[in-house]
Amino acid sequence: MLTNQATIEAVRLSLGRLTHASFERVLARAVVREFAAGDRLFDTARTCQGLPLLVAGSMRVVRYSAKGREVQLYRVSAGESCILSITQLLGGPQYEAVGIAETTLRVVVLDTSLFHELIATDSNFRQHIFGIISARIAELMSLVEAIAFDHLDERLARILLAEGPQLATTHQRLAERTGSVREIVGRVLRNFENRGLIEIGRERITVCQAEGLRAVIGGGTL
Amino acid sequence: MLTNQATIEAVRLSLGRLTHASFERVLARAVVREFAAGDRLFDTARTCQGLPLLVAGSMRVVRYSAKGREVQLYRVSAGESCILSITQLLGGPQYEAVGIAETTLRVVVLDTSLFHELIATDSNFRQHIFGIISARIAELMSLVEAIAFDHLDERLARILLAEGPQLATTHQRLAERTGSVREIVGRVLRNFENRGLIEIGRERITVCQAEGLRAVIGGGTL
DNA sequence: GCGGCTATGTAACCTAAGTCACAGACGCGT
DNA sequence: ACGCGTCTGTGACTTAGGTTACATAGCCGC
Repeated sequence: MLTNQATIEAVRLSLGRLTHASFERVLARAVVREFAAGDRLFDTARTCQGLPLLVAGSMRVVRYSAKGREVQLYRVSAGESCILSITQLLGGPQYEAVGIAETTLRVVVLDTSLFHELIATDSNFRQHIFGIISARIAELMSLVEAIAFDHLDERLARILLAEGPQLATTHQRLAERTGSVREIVGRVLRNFENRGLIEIGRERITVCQAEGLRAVIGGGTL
Repeated sequence: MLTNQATIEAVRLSLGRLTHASFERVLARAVVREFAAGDRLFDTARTCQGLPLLVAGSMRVVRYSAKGREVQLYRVSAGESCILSITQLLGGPQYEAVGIAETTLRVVVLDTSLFHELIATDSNFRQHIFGIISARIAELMSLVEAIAFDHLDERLARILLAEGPQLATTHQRLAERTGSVREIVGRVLRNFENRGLIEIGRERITVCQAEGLRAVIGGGTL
């Protein structure tokens, strides 16, 4: 049962337009959970029960290779919800991925049966879920494309541009996101810095010339 | 309006258990279309209108890079249906991919409004669509993983094993499927042949030692 | 059985990226 | 201010794979 007003508002925002009845049911039965940065929301062992709605914070879902490297499949930010959970709920095949809190995380969980009820009865909810699914699928296809064709510098440039002029992250983290390794990310970033496109500090990257980065994406380093 | 009995049966199979009413509606309003091998069902220009159910044949959905290379995002075989179309219908973002018939193709198309009606009224249909979506998402994630981590020999070995002891395809086609180029595929295949794992002929590959290929997948070429 | 088409072989070369093995360097706690 | 853990820089080396630019080789129709 949700009582906190801010949380209720957040849920309202992240569920789209529900019927009044559905929304009451959500408030009555949903459960709030919190996680600290670095916590695993689910992994190979624990599959997530129910549909998690991120109310605050962000998480990333990654897949580990046999040799210990990892790729980030996607991120989930506040207001969104995790597609892997959805496919699990919808009876999809088990897929071994790991969900990790990037920041302190507040999650509202709708249990499985509530989820199915809403899907069956509320067309707005259905629309909402479909929307999430479609967006993610397009995103995954773009990811396939990026990994298959784009060089690391292009992919990093894209991230730097997307994540705004200031980002607080480590080279290691960027390597994980792109399926590469720390040293190479460092090398590419250094190269950007030498060309005056960015500035690098400890856990801090500042974009100086967005234009230049866009050029990297367009034409490659050639 | 569908009349051909074989087609009706095929539709019944590929739609899962529908209510009788839904099924009648499908038969009344669905349209059959046919394509020849190599035809494009949809591409950048023509988005597909309605939900295509493959009744006979198979198609592949690929994405082209700026430099002319391509990756295969997924295949659709008889009894399945195209997830990109589904996401389009569900209001997802436009994604520029191309659907190409691999063989002669018979497709039953449910128009957009019929699709939405069924989604809203028939929970079996909904289940079915959800099932397709979940499966594809898992598949896409596996693809991300494969491209990010697996070497070409592993990926080819997987394809050879999956597609049975005899396959009629060109090196070029395999290159397209894996996002690589013809020469490299040839190189890897010849390597397999030298090790006695397969035999190569014109547009024909025969798997001789499935065991050996499985070893390639497990341990890499190391 | 002769063109012409498509599929394949081949070899030299180039490059992005991964690996290994370090050495600093910064920030924090005590 | 000392030490420790996390982050970062660096360089030498290896490797998978892409590029170029051909030479063949099988197949089909005529």
